[in-house]
Amino acid sequence: MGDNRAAQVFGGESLLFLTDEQLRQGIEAMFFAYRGFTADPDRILAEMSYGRAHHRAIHFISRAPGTTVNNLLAILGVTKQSLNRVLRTLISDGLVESRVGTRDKRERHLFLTEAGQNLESRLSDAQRARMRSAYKKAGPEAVSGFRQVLEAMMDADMRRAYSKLRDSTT
Amino acid sequence: MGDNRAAQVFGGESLLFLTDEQLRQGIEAMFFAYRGFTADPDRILAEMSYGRAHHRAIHFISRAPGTTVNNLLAILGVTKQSLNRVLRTLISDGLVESRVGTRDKRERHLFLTEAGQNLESRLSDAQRARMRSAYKKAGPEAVSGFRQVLEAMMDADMRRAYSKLRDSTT
DNA sequence: CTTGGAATGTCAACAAGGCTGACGTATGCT
DNA sequence: AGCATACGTCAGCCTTGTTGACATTCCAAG
Repeated sequence: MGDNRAAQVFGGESLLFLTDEQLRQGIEAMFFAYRGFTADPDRILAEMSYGRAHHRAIHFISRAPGTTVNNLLAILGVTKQSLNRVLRTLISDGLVESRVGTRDKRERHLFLTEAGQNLESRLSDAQRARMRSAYKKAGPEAVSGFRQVLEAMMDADMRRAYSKLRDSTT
Repeated sequence: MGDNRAAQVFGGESLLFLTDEQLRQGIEAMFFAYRGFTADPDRILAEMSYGRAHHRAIHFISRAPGTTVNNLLAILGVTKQSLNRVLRTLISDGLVESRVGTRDKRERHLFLTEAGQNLESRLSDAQRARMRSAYKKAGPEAVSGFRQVLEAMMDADMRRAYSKLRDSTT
């Protein structure tokens, strides 16, 4: 691995896009693009001394209102201590509401308050604006490919979480 | 913004891919995919108690050997204090060499030692392997779209940095 | 030749946001 | 009754980002 500098031919089909150089360009593109991806929300969050961790929590609570803490933990891939620190501030700031479960009273179901929804809107409007502009520049064909590659890049459990979320509003 | 739930029609062309729902899916795809993107290098780095910051420094030094600290600063988008902390450990661990500039002796030119190149290979082999697998699953058309969208998502200065790097080995 | 500014390095202090480990409480299930 | 689960919390640690202050070295302009 790591030494195929030239174009490969595989089963008669040219696989120029799989050269190390092409792969490295993709890696760097991911790095720089992710910076842009988070830049706009980051600016808004900084105003109110929140961070990306708060954004992620808010996003997925907005996405699946009433989700449990355990559920959120699995999606975010952090420890409960880490998540709890963030949730505590969001709850005490009145952006998130935690309701005891009716069926299982051990569970807490998480919801955005109106203030929480307002912040969520600001954040996702900003992020969507960049996304929309990128999509528009690249066109529908490119967007389809973009989504395919990203999905193929995920770990299996993340792909499952992603599909589940994706299909839940379809 | 944030309220176009249905398909749009714009200049006679259907823009279904620009609905808020589609954009949100793209956002979540970026989030989950980035986790996969960094997962493999992260595991290797954890073995030797390094972090992503070390990986980034190593990657771009490998990419542009002899680059100056200021140059690296601009690419990585962190403060010199942050970068310096990382560089210090890499230098004292014998992975990076810092040579005083010949033309301008204030500048330090950064190079990977043999040990540094070994680590770089392990890291980028792992990251490329995932990238290659994703590219292979998605196919050349998708890869082209993937790259287009990522590039359109970057900030202007990052796009410049990216293009410069990209074209330097073409 | 002196001096101002640029490039670099370093020290200190701090914050966000990860982590582990341990412990407590309430609840549910067997 | 007893074990497991869901959640919260305290304490402490690490990485990686930040700002501010200050020293050094060197180029270049006056």
